[in-house]
Amino acid sequence: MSSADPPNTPDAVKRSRYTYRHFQLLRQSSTATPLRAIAHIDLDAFYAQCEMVRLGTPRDTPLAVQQWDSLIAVNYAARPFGVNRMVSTAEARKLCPNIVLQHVATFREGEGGRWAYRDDSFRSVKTDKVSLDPYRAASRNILATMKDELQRWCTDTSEGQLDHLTQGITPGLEKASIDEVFIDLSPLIYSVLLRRYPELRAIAQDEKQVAELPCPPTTALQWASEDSLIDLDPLESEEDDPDWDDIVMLVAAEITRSVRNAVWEKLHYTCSAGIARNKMLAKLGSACNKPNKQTVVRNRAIQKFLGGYKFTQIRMLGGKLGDQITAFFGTEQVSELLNVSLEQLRAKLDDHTATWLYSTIRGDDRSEVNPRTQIKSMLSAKSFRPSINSIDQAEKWLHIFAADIYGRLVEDGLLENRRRPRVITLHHRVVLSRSRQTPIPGSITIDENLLFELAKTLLRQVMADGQVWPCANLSLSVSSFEDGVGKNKAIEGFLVRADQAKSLIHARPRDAGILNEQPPADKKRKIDGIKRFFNQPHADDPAASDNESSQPPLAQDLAPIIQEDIAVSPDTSDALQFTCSRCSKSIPEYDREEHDDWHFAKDLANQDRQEARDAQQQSHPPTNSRASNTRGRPGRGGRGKSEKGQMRLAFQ
DNA sequence: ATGCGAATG
DNA sequence: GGCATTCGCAT
Repeated sequence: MSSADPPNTPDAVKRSRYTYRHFQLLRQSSTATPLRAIAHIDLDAFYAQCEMVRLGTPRDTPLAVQQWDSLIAVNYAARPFGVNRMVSTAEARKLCPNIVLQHVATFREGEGGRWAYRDDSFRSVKTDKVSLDPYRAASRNILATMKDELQRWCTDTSEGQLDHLTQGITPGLEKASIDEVFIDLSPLIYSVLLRRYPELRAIAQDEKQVAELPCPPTTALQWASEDSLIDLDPLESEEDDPDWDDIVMLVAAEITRSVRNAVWEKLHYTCSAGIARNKMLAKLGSACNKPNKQTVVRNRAIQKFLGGYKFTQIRMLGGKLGDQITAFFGTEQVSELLNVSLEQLRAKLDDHTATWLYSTIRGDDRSEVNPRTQIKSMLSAKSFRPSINSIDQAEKWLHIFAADIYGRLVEDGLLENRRRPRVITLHHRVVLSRSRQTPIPGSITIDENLLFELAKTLLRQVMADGQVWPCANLSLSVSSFEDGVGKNKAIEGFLVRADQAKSLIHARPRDAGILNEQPPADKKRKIDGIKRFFNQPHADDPAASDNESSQPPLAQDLAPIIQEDIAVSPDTSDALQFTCSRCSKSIPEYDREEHDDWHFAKDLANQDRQEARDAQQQSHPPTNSRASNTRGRPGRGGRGKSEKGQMRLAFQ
C-alpha cells in the first residue's frame, strides 16, 4: 500500500493513524494534537430569548427586542415573517402583526441609577440610556450552569482505580461574548476515553509514545439523531472504520449535548453548538444549524467544509484585512485562495499574517481556549441624536454612567472585595473621538460618587484639550481589574482582623479590607487627600491656553496635599521597626502580622493570575497594524507630558 | 501608562 | 445603527 493511501484503508494489522503521544496531549489541552476537541456554544437570538424567559412568552410566539426605533434581536419564531435586525419597529409590525416588541430596560435621568423596563422608553431617547444588565445576568447564570454540568462530567469520570489518571482535569471555558462560549473538551475526553477504552491505558509514560494506538474497537458509531454531521471530504467514506478522532468527536458531541440540555432544563434557553478540532471550525460549525442544534465537523470533513466558505466569514477576516485579501487575490472563496502559495501570500501580506492565513484556510488553527469567564472592562455609553451642548447636560449623563457602572461593579463583587478596577476612562466624540483616563487609587473606597467625580475631572481635561461641543457621543468605562481576596475564606478572616487592628491603631474608619496595591504599612493617607480634593471648589476655566504655566487644576491642587500628607504621616519614627524579607521595606512591628498577611494574599492573587494565563498562544492571529494608517493622528497639541506625570503622582 | 482603531457580536 | 467587549499598536 502506498503512503498516499488513506491511513484507514483496511489492512492486515490495523493501526490508528494517531499515537499515544497524540492521546496523552489531550490531558493538558495541548493545542498541537490532532485529537483535540473544541465546542463553540452560541445562545439562539440571545436577547430575544432573555425576554421570552422573563415574560414567559411561548416559544412559538414571534418576539423581538427593541431599542428606540430599531430591533436588536429577533427570535426564530419571527424570522419566517421576514423580520430581521435591520428592520424598524413599524416595518416589523407590518410584516408580523402579532409580534411582541419588547423594549430593552433603561436608566432614566433622575431615577436613582436604577434600570427598569418602562412602557414609554421608546419615546425617551432623550432621557434614557439602555441597560443590558438583564442580559448580563442571564449570561452569568447560563455560564454557571454550563460549568456545573462540565464539573459533573469531571467528577463522574474520575473514580476508582483511574483516579490517578483522571483527577485534576479541568475543561477550559472561555466566555467569548455575552452569548458565546468556547469549551476545550480535550482533558475531559481524555478521561472519558480512558474509562471506556481500557486499551488506551496500556502505555503511560514509555519511550514508545510515538507508537500508533490500536484501532478503536468500534466499527460503526452511533451518532445522536439530533446532531448534524458535516459531510466527509471527497476521498473519505462513511464506510471506513472510525479512528480515534471520530471517537473523540462522538464523545465531544455527547458532552456538549448534555451541557446544552442542562441549560435548557434548568434555565429554558436553547443554544446551538459547533464541535470540531479547533476554535475556528467550531465557531463556523455552531452557525450551521440554528436554532437548537449542534454540528460536528470531523477531521475527515474539514477540507470540504472549509472550501465551501468565503474566507471573509472566518474570524479576523470579516473586516478590512479580509477586504484587502479579496482585493489582492481577486476572490473571497477559501477554495480559490487555497491555490495561492505561501510565497504569493507573503508578497502581499506581512509574514505573520501570510502564514496565519495560509494555515487557517487549511483548517489549522492552534489558538488556545483562554480559561477566562470574568469581564475585563465595563463601559457605559450614550450617543446623542441631537448633539448635546453644555457641561450640565454632559454631567447628567455622567451621573447615569457612574450609577450604571457602579451597579455592575457591585454585581462583580466590589463590595466583597473580589475585584476592583484600577483605571477609569472617559471617551468623547464630536466628529473625531478622544479619551482621557486616570488611575483609581487602590486605597480609596469606590462608590458611585467617586466614579462620578473622576468622570467629571476627566471631562474637564477633555474640555481643556480641544473642541467638545457639540458632543455626539460620551462614554465612561472602567478597566484593569485587580483581584481582591473575597473568594478565600482564610483571607477574609485575616481582613476582618486586619481591619479591626487598623481602626484600633489608626482610628481610621471605612478603609475596609481592600487588597491594596501597596502593603498597608507603606501607604499614606491618600484617601483624605483625594476627598479633600473633591470637596474643593474648582475655580477653573482651563479653556484658556495651552500655555505651559497654566496647569490643569488637578495637578495644582494635589501637589500641596501630597506634601502635607507626607509631613503629617504618623508611625515610622518612634515605633519598633522590622525589615520585611520579602520587600525590604521597613515596617512598624505592630503592623508586622498584617504586612505578612498582605504578602500572603498578594501571592495568592498572583498565583491566580498566573493560572489564568498559564496557557500562552503559539499561533498568532494576524496583527491589525497595516490597513489602519488611513487616519493620521490628529496630534493633540499643547500640553501632554507634565500633566500625565503629575496625575500619576497625585493618584498613585 | 495613555490613547487610539479594528473586529466582532 | 447603538451599545458593548476585547485586542493590538503607538507613544
